[in-house]
Amino acid sequence: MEPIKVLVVDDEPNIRDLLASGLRFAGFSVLAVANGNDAVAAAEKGKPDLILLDVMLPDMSGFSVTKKLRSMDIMAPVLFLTARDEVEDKITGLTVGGDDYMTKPFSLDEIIARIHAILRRTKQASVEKSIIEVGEVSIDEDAHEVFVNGESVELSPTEYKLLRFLMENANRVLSKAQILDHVWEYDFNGEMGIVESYVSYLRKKLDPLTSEPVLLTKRGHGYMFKSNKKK
Amino acid sequence: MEPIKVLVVDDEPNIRDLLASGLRFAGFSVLAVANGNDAVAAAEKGKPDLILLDVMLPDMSGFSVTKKLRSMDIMAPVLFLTARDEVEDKITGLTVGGDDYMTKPFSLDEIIARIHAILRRTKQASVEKSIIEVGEVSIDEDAHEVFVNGESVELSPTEYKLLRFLMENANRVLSKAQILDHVWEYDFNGEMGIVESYVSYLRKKLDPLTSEPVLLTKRGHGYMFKSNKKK
DNA sequence: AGCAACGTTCAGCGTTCTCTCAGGTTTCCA
DNA sequence: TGGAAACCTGAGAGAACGCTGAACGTTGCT
Repeated sequence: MEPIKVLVVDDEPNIRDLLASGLRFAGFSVLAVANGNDAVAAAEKGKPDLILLDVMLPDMSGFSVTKKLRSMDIMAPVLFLTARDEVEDKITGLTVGGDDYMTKPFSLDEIIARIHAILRRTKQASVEKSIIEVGEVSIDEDAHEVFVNGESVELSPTEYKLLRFLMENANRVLSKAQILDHVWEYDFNGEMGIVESYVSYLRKKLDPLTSEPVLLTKRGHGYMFKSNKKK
Repeated sequence: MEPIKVLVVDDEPNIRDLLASGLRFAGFSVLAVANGNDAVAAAEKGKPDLILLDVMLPDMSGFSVTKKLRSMDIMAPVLFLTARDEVEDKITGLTVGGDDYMTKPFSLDEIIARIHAILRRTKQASVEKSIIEVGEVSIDEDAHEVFVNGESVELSPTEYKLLRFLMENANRVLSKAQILDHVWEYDFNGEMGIVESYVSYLRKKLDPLTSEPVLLTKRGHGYMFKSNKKK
C-alpha cells in the first residue's frame, strides 16, 4: 500500500516542522513548502492526496492558491489552517467539496483525525474505518459518538480527544507529557494536572458502564487504556 | 546486523561520558559531541539512528539544533534531556513524532529503555519486541506490566526498573554498585543497602509465584536473575 | 443580557513509594 | 567453633504522587 501524500503549506517554520514531522510519524509522505508559489509548483509535481494550507501566506492567500490549483485541474482536497481570530465567515462557504478548515492553535492528533476524515469522505473506497473499537468501548469518528456496550456516552470535545488518543494507543502506557502533546493544542503551557482532571472526568462517565475499569493509572509512568482482550 | 548509531550531545563531560560508555556497553555505536554546531555536523556526517540531545547547550538550544536538523532533512528521532526544574512547558508541544524527553537526573537503564521504545515506534519493521521473557517471568515494556506464569504482578516504578535490569542481564552476576549505577539516578548518593531492600521486595512478590527462586544472592559479588531454561 | 457548558487551576486529602535504620539470620573462614 | 562480614527484612518517617471537588474565567447559545 502506497503512503498517502500530504502537501504542507505554512510560512511559519515552527508550525511547518511540527506538522511535517508529526504527519510523517503518522505514516504520511510529506512535502512541506513555505509559500503559495512553491505550493502550486509542488502540487503540480507531487500529486498530493491532500493539501494542508495556511490561509495567510506571504505571497498569496490560501484561497488564491486553491483557485489556481482547481484551474489546473488539481482536485486534491484542502484542509485550511487559519488563526482563531481571523474572520471565519470567509472560510465558511469556501470550503466546498471535500475541503475543511481548522483554527490555530490545533492539536496534532486533531489534524490527523481531520485528514483521515476528509480522505474517508473523498475516497469512498478508503480502507480506513471510522470506528475505533477497543474492548467494550467504541468510537464513531464520523459522528463523534462514543458507545460503551451499545450505550451512548456524552463527552465534551476534550474528553473525546483524550479518549480517542488513549484508545488509539490501547494497552500502552502514555505519559502525561505525551498525552499533553497529542491531545492539547500545541501552545498549551499549563500543568499536567489537567490530564489528571480529564482522566477523572472520563472515568466518572465510563466506569459505571464497563464491567471493569478501562483507564488504568500506572503510577510514576502515566495512564493506559486497557482492553481485556481474550486470546 | 548493523549496530544502532546514537549521537550524544551534552556539554557536561561527566554526563557525556556516562552516556557514551553506558550506551556503548549496551551495544550501540556512539558518537559524542559537546555543542550544537558539532551536533549538526556530526548528524550530517554520521547519519545517526537517534539523537540524545541536551536542551541546554552552550552555543544553541537543543530546539534550534533539531530545527536545523529537520531543515536539513535529517529526521532521526530525538530524545531530549532536560533538567528537572527547567520549565517543562518548553518541552511540551515540541516532542512530536518519534521524539521524547527525559529529565535529569536519569538512570542509565531508563535511558536505554526509552531509546529502544523510540526505535520500536519509529521503525515498525524493527525486530525488537516489547516483551522481555526469561524463564517464568515476562515483562511487557509497552504496558509496563509484569507476569509470572501468566499471573500479573504489581510493581512500583523502582521495583520494575530493577527487575528489568536484572532480567536484561539474566544469568549474569551484577554487583550492587553496578545495579546502583544502572537502576538509580546518577546523582543518588545513598547506601547500597537500598539494593538489598528492593531485591527483598521483589522476592516477596515474585517467589510465591515461581517454582523456584529466581533472584539469587551471590554472596560477596552481587545478585543474579536465574532462568532454569534448558537449551 | 443571561445562562449553560467547557476548560483550567488549585488545594486538600489519602495512598503509595522511597529510603534508612536496626535487629536478626546466614555464611564464611581463621 | 566463634566471630566478623554479608545479607535479609520489618518498621516507619517523609516525600511524591494521584484523585477529586470547588472555584473561576471564557465561550457560545438563546
